Amino acid sequence: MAVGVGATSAKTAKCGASSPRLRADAVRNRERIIAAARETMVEFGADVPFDEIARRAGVGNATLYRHFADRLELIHHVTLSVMSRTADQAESVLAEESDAFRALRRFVHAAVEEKIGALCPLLSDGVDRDHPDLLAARDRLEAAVEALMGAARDSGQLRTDIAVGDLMVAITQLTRPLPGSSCVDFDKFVHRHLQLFLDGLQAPARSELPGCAATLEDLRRRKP
Amino acid sequence: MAVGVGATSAKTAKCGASSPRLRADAVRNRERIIAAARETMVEFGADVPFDEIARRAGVGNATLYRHFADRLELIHHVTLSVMSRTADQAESVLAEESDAFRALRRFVHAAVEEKIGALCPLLSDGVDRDHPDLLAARDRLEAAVEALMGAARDSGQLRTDIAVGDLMVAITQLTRPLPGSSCVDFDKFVHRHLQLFLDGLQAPARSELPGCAATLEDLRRRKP
DNA sequence: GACCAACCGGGGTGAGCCTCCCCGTTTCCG
DNA sequence: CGGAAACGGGGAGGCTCACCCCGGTTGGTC
Repeated sequence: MAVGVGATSAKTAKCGASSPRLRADAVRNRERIIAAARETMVEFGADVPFDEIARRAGVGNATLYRHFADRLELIHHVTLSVMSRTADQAESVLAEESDAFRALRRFVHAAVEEKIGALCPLLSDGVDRDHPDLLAARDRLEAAVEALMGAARDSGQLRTDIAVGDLMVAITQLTRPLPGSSCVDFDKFVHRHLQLFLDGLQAPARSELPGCAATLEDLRRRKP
Repeated sequence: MAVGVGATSAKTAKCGASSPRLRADAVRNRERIIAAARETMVEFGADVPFDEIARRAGVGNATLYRHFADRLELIHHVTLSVMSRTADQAESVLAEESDAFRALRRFVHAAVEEKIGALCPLLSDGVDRDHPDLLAARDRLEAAVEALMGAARDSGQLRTDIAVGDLMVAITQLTRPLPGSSCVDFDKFVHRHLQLFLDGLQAPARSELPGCAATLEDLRRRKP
């Protein structure tokens, strides 16, 4: 179910003045490493051995260290990748689907494939949450999802007491893989739960929610 | 069903013929270890260092090894503890609350405190899923939750296309803590999500669910 | 209240894993 | 086709964790 497009994410052409360009195979390997990292981290946690990531990417571990100074830098780029791909999803769904709530449903179910559940472990560690790239990716993602939700809200199909943060965190939690992943057909479960959750999002609201709606900015805040 | 008996966690008085009785402080420490293990495992994962568990329990690590031969045995008892406490909750809520769906809501929100999110990592590792004690605890839990759901279903407030497994897995996922737990007031979020999910559970169903309803037995099955 | 034994706590050790580097070889680009 | 950037695999160093041992302490019994 490769989402096709996906690409967008501006080519990694820049990278500072020091390296005028990156060799073709180097670029290819870099992409494969990030993809492998996303998969393995979402499966085994953010502290998965580098050798395992390298093995799955089909490269040597040295290549990994050549591209990323340390684990945090890799996590940083994985996070960017997930956010970017998810934003792509939101934008393309909004463009393709006429019915607003159906678009929201499609987006939520599509997020499973993007391994959005990986965001949660990633964001929690020691990454620099104030990095400009991260903030930019976040703003783009928030804008795209807010557009989806706004349309659904305007059409009267989405309850009005929730915000982007509520949706994203819930999706993240519901799609997180089980550590051992030994349960048969767990994906089927995930889509059931998402569907139930979406039913809860529909207007009219069936109950009053505790707390208050949260943006992605609210999520960035740390404990004192 | 009727498994209800359970007698709440029967005192650990037995334990084979070799040890006629356990000294009072030993019993106390054992309980504290299990409680600490539940907390730390739900927070850091099932592979949390034994020293950390011992530290939080306020005992030496040797005490831990004295009570549990290995990690798997500890996990086994933690799982039993979580199941038992959760079943207690379900039973007491059912007895106290007259409105069926309100009872279900109370149970779900109460499950957060029981760290039911710990079940998920625990069950997935290498524990013996066919152990008699585990099956008994599971049956008791399933009966208690099924009673809750059955009442809500009979009153026409709960959609009919879901089963105990659906609810338990969803609660488990939604209440799992973030690895770093560095986000402010995450508990508030959890209760929001649970509330939204519960709204999706209400009758009449707002959409058709993929897959089919699952029991706890279905969850026990492993991949080929 | 005193004895005996069960129980406890903390420090130490050995093993396993992971990170990171080094160097001969391969691949790309002009 | 030549130079250089990039690659892959193997290995050393470091770190953390599981597990054990022994002097001290606490609880139960007469």
